[in-house]
Amino acid sequence: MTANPHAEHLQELLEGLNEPQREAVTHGEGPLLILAGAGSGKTRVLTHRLAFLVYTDQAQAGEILAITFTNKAAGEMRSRVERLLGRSTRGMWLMTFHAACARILRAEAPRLGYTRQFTIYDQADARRLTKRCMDEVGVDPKRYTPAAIHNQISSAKNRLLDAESYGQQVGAPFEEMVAEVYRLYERDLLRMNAMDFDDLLLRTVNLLELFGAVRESYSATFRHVLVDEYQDTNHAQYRLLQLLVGGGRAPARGEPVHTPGHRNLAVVGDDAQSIYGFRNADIRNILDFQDDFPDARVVKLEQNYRSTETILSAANAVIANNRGGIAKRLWSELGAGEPIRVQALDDEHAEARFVVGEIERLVEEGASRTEIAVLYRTNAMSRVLEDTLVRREIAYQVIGGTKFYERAEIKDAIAYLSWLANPFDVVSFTRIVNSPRRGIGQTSLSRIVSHSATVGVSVWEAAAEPEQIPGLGAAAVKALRRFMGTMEELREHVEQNIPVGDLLEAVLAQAGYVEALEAERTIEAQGRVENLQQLVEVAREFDAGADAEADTLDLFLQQVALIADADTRSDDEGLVTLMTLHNAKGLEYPTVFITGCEDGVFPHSRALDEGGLEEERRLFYVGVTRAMRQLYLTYARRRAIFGAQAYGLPSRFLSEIPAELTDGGVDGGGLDGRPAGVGIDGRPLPASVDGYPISARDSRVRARVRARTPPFANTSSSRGGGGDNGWAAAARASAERGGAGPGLPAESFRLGEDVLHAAFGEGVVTGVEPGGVIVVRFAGDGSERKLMAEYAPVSRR
DNA sequence: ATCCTGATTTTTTTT
DNA sequence: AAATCAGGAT
Repeated sequence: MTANPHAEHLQELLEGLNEPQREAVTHGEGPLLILAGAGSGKTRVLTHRLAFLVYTDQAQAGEILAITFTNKAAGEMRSRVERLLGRSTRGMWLMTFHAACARILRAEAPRLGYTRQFTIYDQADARRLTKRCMDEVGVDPKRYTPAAIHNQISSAKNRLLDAESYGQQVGAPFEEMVAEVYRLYERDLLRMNAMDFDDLLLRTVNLLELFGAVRESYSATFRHVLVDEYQDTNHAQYRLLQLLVGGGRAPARGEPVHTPGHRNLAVVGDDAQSIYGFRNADIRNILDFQDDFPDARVVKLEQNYRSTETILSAANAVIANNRGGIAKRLWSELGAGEPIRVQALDDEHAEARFVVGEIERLVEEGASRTEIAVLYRTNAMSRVLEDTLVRREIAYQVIGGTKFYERAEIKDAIAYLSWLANPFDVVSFTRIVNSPRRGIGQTSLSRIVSHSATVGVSVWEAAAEPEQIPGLGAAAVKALRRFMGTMEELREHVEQNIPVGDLLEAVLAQAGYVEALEAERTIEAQGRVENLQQLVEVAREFDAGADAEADTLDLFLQQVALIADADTRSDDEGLVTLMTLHNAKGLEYPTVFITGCEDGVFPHSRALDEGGLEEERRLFYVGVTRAMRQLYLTYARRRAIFGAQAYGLPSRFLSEIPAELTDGGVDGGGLDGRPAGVGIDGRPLPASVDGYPISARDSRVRARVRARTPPFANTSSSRGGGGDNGWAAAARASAERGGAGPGLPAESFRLGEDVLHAAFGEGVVTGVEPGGVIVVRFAGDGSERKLMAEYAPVSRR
């Protein structure tokens, strides 16, 4: 090899990397497994490796496929690589699996019987379609929810089982029924020229399996494939990689497939952070990588640059309770730092007040709000926190939750565009035909749709000739004709390929959508109009960056469909960040609160039912390792769930943390004399963490920003959020008792025993479960409830 | 076809 | 506690 003209840059590129990091970055051809512990500089290795490949001419930008878990991560990585390279990464495929598949399918769709304009259905669309198919099969909707059925279908698709093979493989009546629905669901999707999220993966695999030449072409194009968060890939994604790079183990069934290929696959992941099993991620993909590629180079990144030793020790201690996994020993040089603060509170309101109080204190001491994150297990838990933050006038943002693109008006607007692009798209048609109200109700709608299916034409064609539709009333015919007149006009705009922003405005105006909202004259409707204006803005931005060439509408729709968290600003505005633990993956904050550390909440009871304790523990591990300097773990003794009060015990994960790492706030541990929040050593903490800027989310994150001016800051009375009635007091008494003396251990209850509850009255014990839970059926309303025996106000009678 | 109301359900986690 | 849904009244 001749002297590299970029030698200087190369030097620079490798500077500041530790030994294993450098090994991973400079690895040449062949399979590479990077086991990257939390905070070990994984993103750094990935970006540097990408730059390295380009610098050393091992690959052109266009010959690299780099897969990330989210759009946001892709965007961040792209800008970091560009900074390293000092030039654009145009041509590099740096995106999520779904986006890459959508792009491939956009080009190759006709081979699979779709047009290039196929619509991508999100989960809500998919569920709606599932429900329709369930109705058609005659499934009792009381017994099974569309969500449950669709989950089954989704899981089948992720295992690459089509409706037929799924049907052959299953035996139970429930599964037979699912298979039936699955068949119709597939038929409808194809008919509508639409794909759901899972199809993007599945159909791409189909494409590459069916057309050898296509596979070879993509395989040759992507000379290097890199995958981030490999521990969270599912089987379809696994198979896709196999097809692209060659090698890998045989598919689940059928004969081994020895796909030839370059095998230049580099994967990065951490089995301890696998938290998407519920989405069919298969942790075996990373555990078995060395079996798939026996000659793989394996690099372990074990030095943590993020957290204090205290935080890291806690994380290690907790994760040690999981069986199996790949041995790693994470270490840090950042010193012990502050102890972990564990705090018990009476209820979720007190918890929120505590968290917000601490935030106020930290900010007063000079911390920036952007350095603080509050994490919780479920989205619903953000509400109380938000209320409290608003009351104290602290600016915050919520990541995830109700997403911009899930709002009804946004989905309506997108549906208009989708139907204009894809006249077969029944789901979109169904959504918009009577929105705003045009007098075309359920009955007429069914007639139109079934007519189109019977005759075998698109819904568009069917709707365009209303008088041909049997049974359609005169009023409906008239309304439909008027509607279609508008749509035909808009369709002409599409054919002229006008900018999407203009098209969208025309749609909203001519369809009478904005007009109808304004007629409502409510604040809510005004907000919807504003959201729509924001969407028009998004479209205009898209237009500005798009090629003037054709297909702009299709590309826009594709992009929008795959944005899970879009929207705008977030950083440097002084916002505290709230999000679920899942959303926190890959992020870091100097101060982190993990709220709701109660058994049943976290670990979540539903996850426990499904044997997902280890995954919950990994999620806890992810949460803990987000913290750089200070970690708070809070739990509430009492919490409203579905509006009813429930009593909780501290999360079992709390007891898995060695006591010497905490300030001793766990119930039962009692006070240890040290004032809360005061460090053992009192030493100042490092102000910044070595080379790693204090990062929050990058600016492409979608965020709901609320910083309203409330009428009042909190009143001095801290009696709590209302409801201080008799039995709440009784509950508190009971909860306090739990800390000191033995309450009533669950084991002391017998099945069939009569009990009396302070609020629910008389009942009978129908079950005793592990974790101190008893199940009681109450005479009053016949309800069956799970209670924490030690805390619930129950007594024998 | 639309509106109203009471009943039921919802809270895992997300590309 | 809130949101969605079904069924019935208008």
